[in-house]
Amino acid sequence: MAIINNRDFITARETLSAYINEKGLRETKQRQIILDAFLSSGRHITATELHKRISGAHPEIGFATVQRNLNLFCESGIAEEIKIGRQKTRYEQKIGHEHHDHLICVKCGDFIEVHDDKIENLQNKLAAANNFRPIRHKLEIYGYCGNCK
Amino acid sequence: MAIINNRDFITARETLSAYINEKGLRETKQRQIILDAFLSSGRHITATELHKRISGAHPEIGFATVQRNLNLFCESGIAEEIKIGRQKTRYEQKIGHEHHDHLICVKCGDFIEVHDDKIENLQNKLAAANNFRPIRHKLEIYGYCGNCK
DNA sequence: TTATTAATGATTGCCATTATCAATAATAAC
DNA sequence: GTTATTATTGATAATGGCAATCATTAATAA
Ligand SMILES: [Mn+2]
Ligand SMILES: [Mn+2]
Ligand SMILES: [Zn+2]
Ligand SMILES: [Zn+2]
Repeated sequence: MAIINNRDFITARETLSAYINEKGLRETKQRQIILDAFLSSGRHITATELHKRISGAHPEIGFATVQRNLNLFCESGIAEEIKIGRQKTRYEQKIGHEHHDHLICVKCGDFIEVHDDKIENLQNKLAAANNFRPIRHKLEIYGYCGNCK
Repeated sequence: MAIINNRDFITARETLSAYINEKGLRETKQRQIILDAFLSSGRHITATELHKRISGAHPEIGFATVQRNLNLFCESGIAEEIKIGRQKTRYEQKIGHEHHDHLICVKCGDFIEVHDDKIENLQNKLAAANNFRPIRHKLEIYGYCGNCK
């Protein structure tokens, strides 16, 4: 039950390979395994969760390697960090997933992915009005999801 | 050069006192000193920064006490945590300061405080459309401020 | 095949924050 | 005022997530 389709899967691999070449890095068995596990995982996974998933079939792969590769995935642009309060960092797949924000349930911890072009445009206007050049943003709305309210 | 005016200063004290009474806590000299220093400080201060400020006149007050009291201020509603990435938590005064969001300069670290009712309304609509009951939100726009771009 | 050096895995280190604990002091009871 | 209770304090240790270290392994190029 891969989360992304085959085309995006391949695009992610190619994007990472390009980055690896560009930087003079290397393709390794572990990196391949971790990438596949990441792309096949649910959204918003932590390094620990991903390491656990991998440990079954590949107990020789250490946590540090998983963590390092997730950082590499972020650098290469195929993944993105999500930090909520002081919880563990979560990693989200970017290929095949448009930019979005999150509604976060304070009871069950569920993430609902949302997007609103009007909000995005107003954010840009707000930045411009303050002589500020925006790069990225983070909008998190905390509350109760449909199941929990 | 207190950041908030006298009325708000008093309101903050009263709000905290009410919370202390309600919870069966106690007023202490240290708590008083830390509160005054916090209310007289700039916005977005860290526990370490506040402790340093206090240490000059009150070197006997420990860091843990400053940290604990900042946590108490948050519980009582007179302060609020701001967490940026894995940087130190910053504490913002809530009394006398309306809700606002932040433009955060990735170069100099400056915070610009902004507010846009249209964005806030659209956020509420977005939540409602997803059967989600919002409690609070966090909007941070990262980029370059006027001095740094 | 050999040389180079990135990557790995185990471990330690770092750093922000919280927990611990004995001593102190704020409040209530008398 | 005196005493009892217990929240608070300050010093310090513990915690937890993540990065750094380092000897070893292995991917790439010569
Ligand atoms: Mn998401
Ligand atoms: Mn602010
Ligand atoms: Zn929920
Ligand atoms: Zn700046």
